[in-house]
Amino acid sequence: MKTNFVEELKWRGMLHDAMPGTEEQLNQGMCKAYIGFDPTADSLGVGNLVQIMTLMHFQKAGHQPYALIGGATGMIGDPSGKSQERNLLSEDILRHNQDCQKRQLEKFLSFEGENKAVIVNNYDWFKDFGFLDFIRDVGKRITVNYMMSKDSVKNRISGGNHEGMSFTEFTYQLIQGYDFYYLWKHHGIQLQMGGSDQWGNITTGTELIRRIEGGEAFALTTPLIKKSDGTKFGKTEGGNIWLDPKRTSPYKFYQFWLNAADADAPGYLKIFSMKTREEIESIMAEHEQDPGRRVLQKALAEEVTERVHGKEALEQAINASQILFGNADIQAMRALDNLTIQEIFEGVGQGKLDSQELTEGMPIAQVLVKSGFIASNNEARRALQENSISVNKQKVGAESMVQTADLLNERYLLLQRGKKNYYLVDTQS
RNA sequence: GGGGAGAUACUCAAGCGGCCAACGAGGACAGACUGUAAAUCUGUUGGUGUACACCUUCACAGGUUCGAAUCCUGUUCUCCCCA
Repeated sequence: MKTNFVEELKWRGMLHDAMPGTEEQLNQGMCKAYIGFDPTADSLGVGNLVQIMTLMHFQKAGHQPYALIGGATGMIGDPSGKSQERNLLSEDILRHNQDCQKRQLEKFLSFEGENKAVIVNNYDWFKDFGFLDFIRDVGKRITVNYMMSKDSVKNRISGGNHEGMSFTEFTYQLIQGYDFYYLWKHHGIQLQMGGSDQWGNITTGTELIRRIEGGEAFALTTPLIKKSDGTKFGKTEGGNIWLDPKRTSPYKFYQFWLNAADADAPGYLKIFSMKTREEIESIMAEHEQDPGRRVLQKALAEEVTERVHGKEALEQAINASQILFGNADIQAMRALDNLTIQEIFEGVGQGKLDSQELTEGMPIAQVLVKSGFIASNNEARRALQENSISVNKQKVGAESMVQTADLLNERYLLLQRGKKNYYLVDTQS
């Protein structure tokens, strides 16, 4: 069943702005649109997920989505929203990053059928594009005045911190603009989408298309996701939340969504869930009844984790969460066999200790440090003073000793600092 | 090339010879309250030791001094203005 793309985005709160005529163009039949991804890391993060979802909806509406991997643009660095000049990456790293991102995108988009998704890399058409050719054929079409009027440029030149901006970054919008032109010309793409911070870059593209060929192209942007506390979405203390399980374990990924604030969760569900409007509204209503149960967060976490990491990983994440946070006491964990424990705690912090050392008993502070859970004795002492340390879910004092008898399955030790920080110590190796 | 300003802990930002492991703010972590939420209140936020203590830190390398983040010299880097 095909959906109406723009309508779909609207009710989901995913539409920030669109050029006049965009909706009409889409209603005429199958269209092609692209979104660019920056290969600055070897994994996409949840920050990129909004764009991925946009492409999914686009495909679901019967259109053909393109994902552009910015092999060339990644070498330059987008100045939008950045107050500082970016570090440039080498070609090798970029290549590697592109490959990884490509594999991740394949989880979301269908590469079958008449509107199958396509992945392109702008490095392919830039690598042989000489500088002189570029400034003649492209640079000539756009005035510096026009480029200077973009917010991304203005902020850098006259912004409060006077950071300044290199010519390289100044050129960025032209490069991205040319991408659009190229895809318009050679692939028949009429629409570029992106975060609202990309508006300036996208319109440079439509402008180029108009000036070079008198052609028409469109722009559509999604709002930047805000968190209710004003911090950046997709980042936690531990850094970015990535889609790659090697960087962010499925457990942490699941926890990230589960921990969404009430104020944010409904918005997230609308954006990151493929559920229908009715389903989402009923979940939201249920959540209203009893926010403490957090049905909203659970639905969100389950759907997103399953899509990204698969059913099995999701089940393990839920399992681990229940043991760690659920009411079930430590007995539940004793009942598990070693393999299950290892699987469940995959992604929770882990360390090692020699079981020999515990036969005589070891002071808790020492256990914390030796196992690698806490970095220094001072910190361990502080944590103990704060009464924040638990062993096997049991609060312990500074003078307590850990002995062989405390081991679960005669092997594991579950350390905990505060409510959310867990650490599994394995005494065999 | 000429002139000016600056570099302090995760970030911003005081300090300008001893009272400085370094004010303050944000962040982070923890405790209480809760729902693994938000808000609020409280505590912690270089290392070693139970503690009065000691050790290593204020871009880098030297120097002056009983004593330096603070003064001097050199080096590196950043920003601004003029050419």
